[in-house]
Amino acid sequence: MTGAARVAGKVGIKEVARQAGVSVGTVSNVINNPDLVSDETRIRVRAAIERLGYVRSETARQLRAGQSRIVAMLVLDLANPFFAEVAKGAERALRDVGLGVMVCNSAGSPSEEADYLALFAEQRVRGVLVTPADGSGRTVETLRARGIPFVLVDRSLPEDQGCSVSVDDVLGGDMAVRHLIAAGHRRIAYVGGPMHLAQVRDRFTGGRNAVREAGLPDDVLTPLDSDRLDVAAGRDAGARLLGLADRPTAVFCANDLLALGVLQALFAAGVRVPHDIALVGYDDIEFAAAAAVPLTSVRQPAARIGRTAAELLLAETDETGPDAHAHAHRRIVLQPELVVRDSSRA
Amino acid sequence: MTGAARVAGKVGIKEVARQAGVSVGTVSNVINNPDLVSDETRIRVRAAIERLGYVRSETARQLRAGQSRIVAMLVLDLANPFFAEVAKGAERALRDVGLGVMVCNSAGSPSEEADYLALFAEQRVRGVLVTPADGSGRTVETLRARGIPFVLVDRSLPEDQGCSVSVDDVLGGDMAVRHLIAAGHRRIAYVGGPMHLAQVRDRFTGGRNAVREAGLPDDVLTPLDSDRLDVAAGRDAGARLLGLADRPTAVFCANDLLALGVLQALFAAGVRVPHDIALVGYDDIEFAAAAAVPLTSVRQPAARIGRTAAELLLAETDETGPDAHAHAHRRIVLQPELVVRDSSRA
DNA sequence: ACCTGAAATTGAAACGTTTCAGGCCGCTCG
DNA sequence: CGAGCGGCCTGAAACGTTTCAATTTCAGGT
Repeated sequence: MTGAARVAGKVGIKEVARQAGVSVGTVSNVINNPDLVSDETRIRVRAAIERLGYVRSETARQLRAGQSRIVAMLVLDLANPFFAEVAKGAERALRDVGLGVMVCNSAGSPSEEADYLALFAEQRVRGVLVTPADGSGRTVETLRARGIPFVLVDRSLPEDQGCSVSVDDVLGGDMAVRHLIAAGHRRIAYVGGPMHLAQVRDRFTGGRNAVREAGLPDDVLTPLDSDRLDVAAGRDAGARLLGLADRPTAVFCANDLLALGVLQALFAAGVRVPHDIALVGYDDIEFAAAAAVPLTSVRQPAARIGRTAAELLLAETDETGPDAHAHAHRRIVLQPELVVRDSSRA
Repeated sequence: MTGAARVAGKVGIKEVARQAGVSVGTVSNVINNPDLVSDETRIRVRAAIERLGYVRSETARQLRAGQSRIVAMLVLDLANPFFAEVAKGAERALRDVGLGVMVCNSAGSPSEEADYLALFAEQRVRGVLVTPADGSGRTVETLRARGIPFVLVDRSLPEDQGCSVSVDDVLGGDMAVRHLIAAGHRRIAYVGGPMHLAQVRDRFTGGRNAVREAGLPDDVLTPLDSDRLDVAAGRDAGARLLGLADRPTAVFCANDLLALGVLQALFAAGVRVPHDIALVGYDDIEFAAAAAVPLTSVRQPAARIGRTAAELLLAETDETGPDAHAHAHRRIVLQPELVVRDSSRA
């Protein structure tokens, strides 16, 4: 046992100073600028710190510094492996420079998102990585109004408004539907979550582009709404799909969770994939390849998105900090990639 | 636009007080005890707050209060849907009482875990929900030494040492292996992650119990080590499995991620599940049911674990706070449930 | 003996809150 | 009319740091 005679938070720098027979300023220097302190004193103070189990109060430190060492990350759905992967990428990059990461879950709800943004502002977080749950841009407005550095994740933004790292969702949707059309499908359903999410909208737009470029009428791709973006919602959508008058021959889902849910529903009803209905998902989460019928999906470089976003945020805070010389926001758009598997093969 | 003329953090309670023509104490009361302030003053102060875009500094507040309004949650693997679900359960319960949740990922590494525990101590978090990455109990020791309230998640602890919410892993392992033995299997491999994790050890112990109770020799269940607990590690293990001299007829995995990886490896090698090799996983994550061969798995009530842990933590902090009357730690052990699917059916 | 400069240390201000003892005012009660 | 009271408000202390100007100490140069 090394010590810890007192309870954390009970012993402050003052008590350490008293026991070591020095002033508080010196103790602070031992911790933050050891070079300024003589060897003898340094050793004595370190001993006192050890003996008392002193832990510096980051809270007090932050108060003085005006900003915290924590970056907040707000994602649409922690239970979605895609976001978990993005978070992991960001976390690694931020930990490397000694910043803590607070991962939070808006669950796609604008009101939960607003709650969290308020919390972040009160906490004076260093910055925020956020995938907006709100299509209206109110998220960005709120952050800018409060002067909190931020980077949009998986959603793009004009460069004069802020940094963003996204994947070209319109292109992704285009690739998916183009693939289905090439396979001969002419009745395709788009199973999408709430349309106020940009991702959901853009992927549909991309799909419609593909339809038009093929010289086909718009109604070749018809949306089938879904209120959430999880497996259960996918099962619901699958069931509704089967009740449709003109049953589609292919389904494009806004993400893999939905696609896996649809797959389960189709399977339960004895509908064969891809023979009766072809299926394409989005995100290419690890489980897509392991599904009952391996899932064709649009792959996004999840970890890279997270890492890149973290780097942009660091650049922004560094440059904004010292001598506020205008920071040039960057808008990074990564490319998706279609991974064809059994679920859409003839 | 409602205001926000200044940058967040720039305007404090003092400036608000000046503009509203009152003292700082009154502004504080408007925010925290509105009843103590006259209507007229309250309105005037509120207007000033709005106009200036004032946001209370939680940092300063915490400094005064001595503790923060944030609870930390440290899990083994955020990318594992089981933990994501646990986190979700805890988050909901804590948000309901106005506490923020900081979810962090130790990735099963004791050193990352130690880093995070140090961060939490400096942040003076209200409490910690943790699944230890370190089998030795050093995690618990560290937390207790620092006086940080904690609840162990998915890991049990004697009641005199602290609160814990776990699922009976020994029983779960027993159920899984008993099921395989009943189906006639006599060569069973246990694919487990690093043995320093209690979960991995206990599930194996349970399996061995089942073997013994069936009056069979211990080597019916042989461990096949794996350094991590993810899908890729499962694929590795699956490949090694196939090279074994006496190829087992069944495989029990320490979690579903491993099982899905094994499944992929077996499938790639043309080995049929369950015909050639039966497979049982653990956790019953949502994707287990949607796998190429629906996976038999030991289900754990994930969300409930999270919620229960959060409640215990709240009880502990509430009771410890006011007048330190000895808090009775609780040790809650939930029951697992075997869900039989195709991967282990004859 | 005196001055200089570097090295080591001190002491106090400042960060933005909350809390609390007290002050002031206008009423009501005796 | 004075005392007492309740409602409203003020001003300052305290929380635990960091930072910085000021002070002390000491060795070395003249």
